[in-house]
Amino acid sequence: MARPKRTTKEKLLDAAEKLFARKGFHATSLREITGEAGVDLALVNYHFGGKKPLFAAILERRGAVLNEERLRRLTAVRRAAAPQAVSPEAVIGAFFDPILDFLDHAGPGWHSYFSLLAWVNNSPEWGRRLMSKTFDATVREFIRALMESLPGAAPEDIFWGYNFLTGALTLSLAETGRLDVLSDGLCRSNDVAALRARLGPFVAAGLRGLAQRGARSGQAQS
Amino acid sequence: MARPKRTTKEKLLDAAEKLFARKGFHATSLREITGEAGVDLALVNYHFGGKKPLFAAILERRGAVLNEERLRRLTAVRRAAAPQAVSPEAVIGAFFDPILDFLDHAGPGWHSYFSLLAWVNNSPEWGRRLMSKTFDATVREFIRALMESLPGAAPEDIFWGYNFLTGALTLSLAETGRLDVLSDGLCRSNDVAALRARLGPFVAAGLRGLAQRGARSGQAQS
DNA sequence: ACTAGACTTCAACGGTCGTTCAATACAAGT
DNA sequence: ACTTGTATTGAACGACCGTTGAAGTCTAGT
Repeated sequence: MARPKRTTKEKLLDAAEKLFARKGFHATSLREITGEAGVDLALVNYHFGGKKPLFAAILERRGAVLNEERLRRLTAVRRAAAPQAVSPEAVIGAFFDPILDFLDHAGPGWHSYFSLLAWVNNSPEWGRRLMSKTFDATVREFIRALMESLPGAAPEDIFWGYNFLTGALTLSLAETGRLDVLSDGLCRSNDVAALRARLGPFVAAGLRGLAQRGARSGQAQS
Repeated sequence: MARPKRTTKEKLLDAAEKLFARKGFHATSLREITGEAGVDLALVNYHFGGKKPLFAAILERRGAVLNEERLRRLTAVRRAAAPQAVSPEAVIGAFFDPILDFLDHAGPGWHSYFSLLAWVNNSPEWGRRLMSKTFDATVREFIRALMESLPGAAPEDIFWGYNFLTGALTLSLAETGRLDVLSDGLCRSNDVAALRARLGPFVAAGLRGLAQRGARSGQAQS
């Protein structure tokens, strides 16, 4: 192998990431995970302390990388636009592009990771606390940037707009295959290029529409 | 009680709907469900034949009602606009409003049902087949209507646009509470009026933006 | 060579799961 | 009153779950 080696921890993280993404948390057993990873069952508890901590570790591993890259791009587009305010399209790009780039160029682990993120984002259980813990700081920074890029919009519209934005992203990353069925094969859920070409324009137009609606109905902030 | 009675089947459907929506399929046991419903454990298998068929029955029960109401409104807006083509806003309204109206005026069961829908929509497992079986026919009708309302748009843009649309809806129905946290209480996930005021404008603007993008890049259909 | 510590293996624990089945209760038809 | 079919009960089944602990292996440091 080209790589020097893969530690037991990494093997477990990779296998669990893949299986959790495919079947969810409760439907995946530790025996499946350790079987896929080729290690002993007890090693999950030795290295991570249990099933839930393993899940948390998966979320954090690539979450930290994603946050860093997102913030890096956000400051980049801000500097490029200075001293003028950055455009909503640029902010949205800084938010989406790291995901799309990782899907394009990085390994298949990122694919599983984003499917997993889509799963936990809509999971009604404890997973959301992990979600907040990992991503809230970065997300708040992006919401702030969106407000700056759309100074006419009410804060409520930005918050709700972010909600819609992340919902559209989430369902796309889940790759449900629904799109393939409904379009009779014309579109494919895993077509990153097609997603890249449309997701940004869609949500940018949506946010601008929301901002206009707020201004038109005269409920803009004082 | 005002209602004449509730059959065992209905008690089970209601209890399971509530618990599945809150914790997901695998994390909810039949013993919890029958306990909540106040009936014997074995009755699930007697009346429905198992846990999965129970889940399917939940999906179908209100799904049929929702489909009927959606199609009713779609034909209404089509007739109101005839002989001209219906606007995308009207199509989107016929798609969203039944959900929002049920949330407003119908019982709490609908609330659980839509949370459950959000859950199964992003569930990477067998649930999606049920989803397709229940909703695909109606959804195809709405996609056709969207194409008519945006004649300049490429079919691919409509399909992807529907994907984003339903993603935004799905995350909103899931009521993750994320919105409440991120906005420091300014917005509330369960504020149906706030959602109603923003979801339609957002996705309508997004779809129009997608259509313009397609036309601008010259890849519209011949 | 020996020891200390990190890592791995193996077998088993108690608990909960979905499902089954024989026995019982109930309601309606005759 | 008796029969028939539907509905309900209670107890139990085998399977699988996450977790644990004791024993074994491997790797450095001295």
